[in-house]
Amino acid sequence: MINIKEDEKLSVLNHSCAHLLAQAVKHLYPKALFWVGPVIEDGFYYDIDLGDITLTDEDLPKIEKEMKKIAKDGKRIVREEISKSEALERFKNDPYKIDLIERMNEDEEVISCYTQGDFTDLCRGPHVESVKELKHFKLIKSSGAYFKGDSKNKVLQRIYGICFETEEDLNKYLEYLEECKMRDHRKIGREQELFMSHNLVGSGMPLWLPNGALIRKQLENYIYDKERRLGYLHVYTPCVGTVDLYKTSGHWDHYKENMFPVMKVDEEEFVLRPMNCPHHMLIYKNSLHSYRDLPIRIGEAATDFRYEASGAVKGLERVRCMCQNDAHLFVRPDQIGEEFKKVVGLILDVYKDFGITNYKFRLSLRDPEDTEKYFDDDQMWNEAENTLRQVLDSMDIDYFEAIGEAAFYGPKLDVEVKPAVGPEVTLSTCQLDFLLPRRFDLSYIASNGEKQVPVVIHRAIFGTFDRFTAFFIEECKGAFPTWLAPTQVAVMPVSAEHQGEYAKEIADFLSDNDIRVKLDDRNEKLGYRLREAQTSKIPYTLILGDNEKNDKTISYRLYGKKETTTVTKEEFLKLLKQEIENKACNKEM
RNA sequence: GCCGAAAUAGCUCAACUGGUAGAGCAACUGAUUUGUAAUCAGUAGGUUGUGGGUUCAAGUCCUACUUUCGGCACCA
Repeated sequence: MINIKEDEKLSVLNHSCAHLLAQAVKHLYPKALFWVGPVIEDGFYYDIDLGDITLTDEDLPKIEKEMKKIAKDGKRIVREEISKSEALERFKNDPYKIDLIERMNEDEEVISCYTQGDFTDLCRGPHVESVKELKHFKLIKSSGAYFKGDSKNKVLQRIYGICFETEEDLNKYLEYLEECKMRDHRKIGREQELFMSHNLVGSGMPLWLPNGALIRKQLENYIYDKERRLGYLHVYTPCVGTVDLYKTSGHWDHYKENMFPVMKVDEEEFVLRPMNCPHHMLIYKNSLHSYRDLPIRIGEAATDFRYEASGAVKGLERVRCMCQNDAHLFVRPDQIGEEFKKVVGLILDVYKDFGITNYKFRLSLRDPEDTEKYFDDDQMWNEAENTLRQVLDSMDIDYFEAIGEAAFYGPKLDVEVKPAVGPEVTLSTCQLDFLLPRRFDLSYIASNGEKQVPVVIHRAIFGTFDRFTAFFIEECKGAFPTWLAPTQVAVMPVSAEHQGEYAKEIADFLSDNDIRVKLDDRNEKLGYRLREAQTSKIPYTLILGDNEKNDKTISYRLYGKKETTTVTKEEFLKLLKQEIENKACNKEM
């Protein structure tokens, strides 16, 4: 999808459209005051103070109509450069503009205004020549937005819109929005009975239905096998811990606001765990370790609970009960690079299997100014951050750095994946931690007989199974590759009376060979049953008529394809097995 | 959490400004025995998210809560 912000021409067009929006709002709501109206990836918005008035969705068409009217009048857009004192004078009744102007430095930038008809706005520009050029736009949505993005501030009203050069481009964008809705994992999840929620269970607490659970189980098995081959040891640990456990780890001080409240049992205080590091630390600590034993890799598909803000909860993507594909690697300092490399290698390997090609590595560093979030040990931070840079450089991996995105205990490498539609999601993470091993007093015996503190690498490849599933549903539009599909093969006789027995025989044969089969021998027309198999996106449909029955063959049809292929049941099974083994992804997603 | 919108049958939606809930699909029953995306007929399905309130009368108005949706803020 096009990124407006990266296109110079469209940026100017959209920013001009934001002014047009402001002018229309001013006409309809004369008391309106304007904050900023920037161009974003998906068009533009304007943050507006309307006093007591609150916009609803019904107001957008009215504003849009007024915009069209102004655009039709075709006033020229005139630039004017003014001094700071003049600007302050001109906008003296507008606290928002004063706020902007006061932070401007005359020596560094020119202060300019743009006027179109009866409307003038402080703006850097540039703009199109005339409002007449703004023809193909649409207001998309309105909402509240905190002034300056700070939740302590008052809420302004934000209107989003987008503008294109042609009607065709605009329509294409509107179609794209429809496409997003069609791919929404919540919609597909309901249609294909993957998961559900219930208000008695609570917000952000999805229930995985058999079809969804089957997919998740495949994912769990898949990553478990990969990890096992890489020397990971898998454990089970409880979903609760004492408050003292999290005080020891330091999470209590940093994140207790985001944990479910304390449960008091007898004299002890428990919390639902928001992460698994402390439990795994204690498992490491359960025995003595020689430098020869390291690295020790402890993995778990671990359920965690986080008290996500009510407004943040969304489908399987953002939940309050999640299952992490978590592991903690306990390594010697000299092993950091090698282990980190292996984790990055695993990430790339998994992405390949899932056909994920569009991703970016983000090196999340601490903000040295933020002494509240990050523990104070410059040397430790610098060392950790430099180690990560060296590893990435040595692997020839492109990455960008993000200040202030590190965990409180150390820097991390996050992988941002660009989905087929919608904004980027962070799936994998790999974090370096010099802090928790110290807090838990972990050690190993070095070759010289002295106790040393190991370094911990926290990593999650899928991130959480919940979020990954949400992501992948949208990637494949619910048409899962055969190895993940809840039902892999639909078997249907043309007529149950005539080929029903043969169909049953074929279905049993496949089922006995671990293929997930659904026999559809209902007394419905073939077209009806076939349609159902297609709409539920079952990868293979077998059609068995007299021809197949007499020749001892099967005819199969792939999801989304019209043509049929006829082979023996053994050949078909071989083909299926191979496809499942290869974890082939249908790349027409 | 904040700003706004919403919640009606399993799903998608309807019911004019208050007058006692209806359709399609799905389900079930019967007939049909079917060759590549919807055979026909019938049946059943609802304390309109929950609790209060206003009213002769509430799906519709008010109110609290729960959940969902769109953003904002947040995301160890």
